[in-house]
Amino acid sequence: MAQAKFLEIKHYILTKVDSGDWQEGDKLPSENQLATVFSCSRMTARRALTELTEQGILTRSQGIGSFVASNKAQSSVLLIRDIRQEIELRGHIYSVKQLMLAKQYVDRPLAEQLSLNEGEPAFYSKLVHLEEGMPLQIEERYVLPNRVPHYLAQNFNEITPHVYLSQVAPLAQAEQTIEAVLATDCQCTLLQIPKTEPCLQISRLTASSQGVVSFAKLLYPGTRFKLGGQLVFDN
Amino acid sequence: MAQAKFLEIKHYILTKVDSGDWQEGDKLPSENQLATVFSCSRMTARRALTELTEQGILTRSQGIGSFVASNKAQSSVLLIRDIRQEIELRGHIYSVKQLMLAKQYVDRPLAEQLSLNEGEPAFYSKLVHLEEGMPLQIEERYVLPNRVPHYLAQNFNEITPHVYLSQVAPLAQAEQTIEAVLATDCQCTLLQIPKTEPCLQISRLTASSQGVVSFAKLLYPGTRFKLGGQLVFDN
DNA sequence: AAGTGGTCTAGACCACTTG
DNA sequence: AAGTGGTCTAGACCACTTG
Repeated sequence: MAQAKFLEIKHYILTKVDSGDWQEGDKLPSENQLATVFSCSRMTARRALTELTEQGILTRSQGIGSFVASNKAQSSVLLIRDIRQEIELRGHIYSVKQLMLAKQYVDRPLAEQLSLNEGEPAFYSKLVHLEEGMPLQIEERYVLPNRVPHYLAQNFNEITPHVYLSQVAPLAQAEQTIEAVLATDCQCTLLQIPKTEPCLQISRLTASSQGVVSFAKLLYPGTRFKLGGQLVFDN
Repeated sequence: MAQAKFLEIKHYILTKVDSGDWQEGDKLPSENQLATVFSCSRMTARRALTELTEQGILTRSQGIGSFVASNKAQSSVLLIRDIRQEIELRGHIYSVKQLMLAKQYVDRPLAEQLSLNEGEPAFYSKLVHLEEGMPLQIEERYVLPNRVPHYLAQNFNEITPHVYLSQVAPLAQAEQTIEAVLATDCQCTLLQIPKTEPCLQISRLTASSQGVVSFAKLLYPGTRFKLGGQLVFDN
């Protein structure tokens, strides 16, 4: 199976929603209609709709239909913003130190997360992002070579990995965990912080509509960074 | 249909996990076995397993089987879940220590956030939530008396502030920041952690459709808690 | 009455892991 | 080769909503 059919249908719907063809509140084709259009069983069309509903992109009502969910309804809790833009929006000077950019083999659990086979390497980058010359974030990132074949050829002094990846493999979904941790000695040196300073660590697996694209580990000094977000609820 | 069969199967599995009959890492019956035991089709048994996997309770591997997931604390950023339910869903024992519950005058900036006038008091509660007897969260909360007049009469051994507030003033919106901080001496004692342990602090202003309801400060020990979440994007 | 989503069946073929 | 989960089919009956 080249690509699962329910994924194809999800992708189709996402494209319609992203492009604005289907606006907030618009009614989608019914399960039966989608099944006819995609020549699949109703259960398969249904799976696409169900998963998009779980992702907060659609809402559904028995007897009525499926609809494009309100944009603000559930998403954008933590909008993933570009760190460079964030810093520049504060009117501050952004700079970056590139520490590494290379092909790298990853350990088993990470390989699994990235859906890499045994022995396949990932592309790896390690950067420090600075605000007014002060380190604000260590970014370590593993990227899938087959999704982003030219990753290693980029110059991250000119474009951040996040912006580059958004261009070549638009973010459709991400899964992340946020923790408070102590930095390693090496990280403390890079961030120019004392060993006792608590840090915020974000581990994020990102995916485009085609599937997993990269895994990023972002480390912020606790005294210089605060993560903010708005939540909006239905119920 | 009295109760959907896939719900019955989910409940059965949850009971097994909660009771400790099935421990972290234990292998579950296969889809086919469950289908036989519950006299249902494989697809129905499969649905129960799939949903529990999405909820983070199971992990599954093709060709190998389904397993009870690691209990490592994890919760969603998107969904504000009840901490008691979160703990109990992990099959752990929840308990709570109530440290304070009183009328209290707040400082200027907080009063402004709560839209309180000069001289008006807020209701204040301070609790420690424990998982298996270990402190997991210090919850300090300021509540608007005119929105929640009976807050001080509640018994938070029976119902968490979050659940109570959801009942009397359903959450419509929230604004929060997440930081990595060091705990104060007093907080370290309450959380039973060393002074050097980084903590995750969530500061959350919640509002119902009527307006601001409460301000909560939640403090988690970094070694016992991880905030997890799924993000979905428009762009 | 016709259309919608919600649940369910009894099969099928597949990819993957293990003995 | 046997067992596992992943995908899919072509039906079915149901509860719910609307004309």
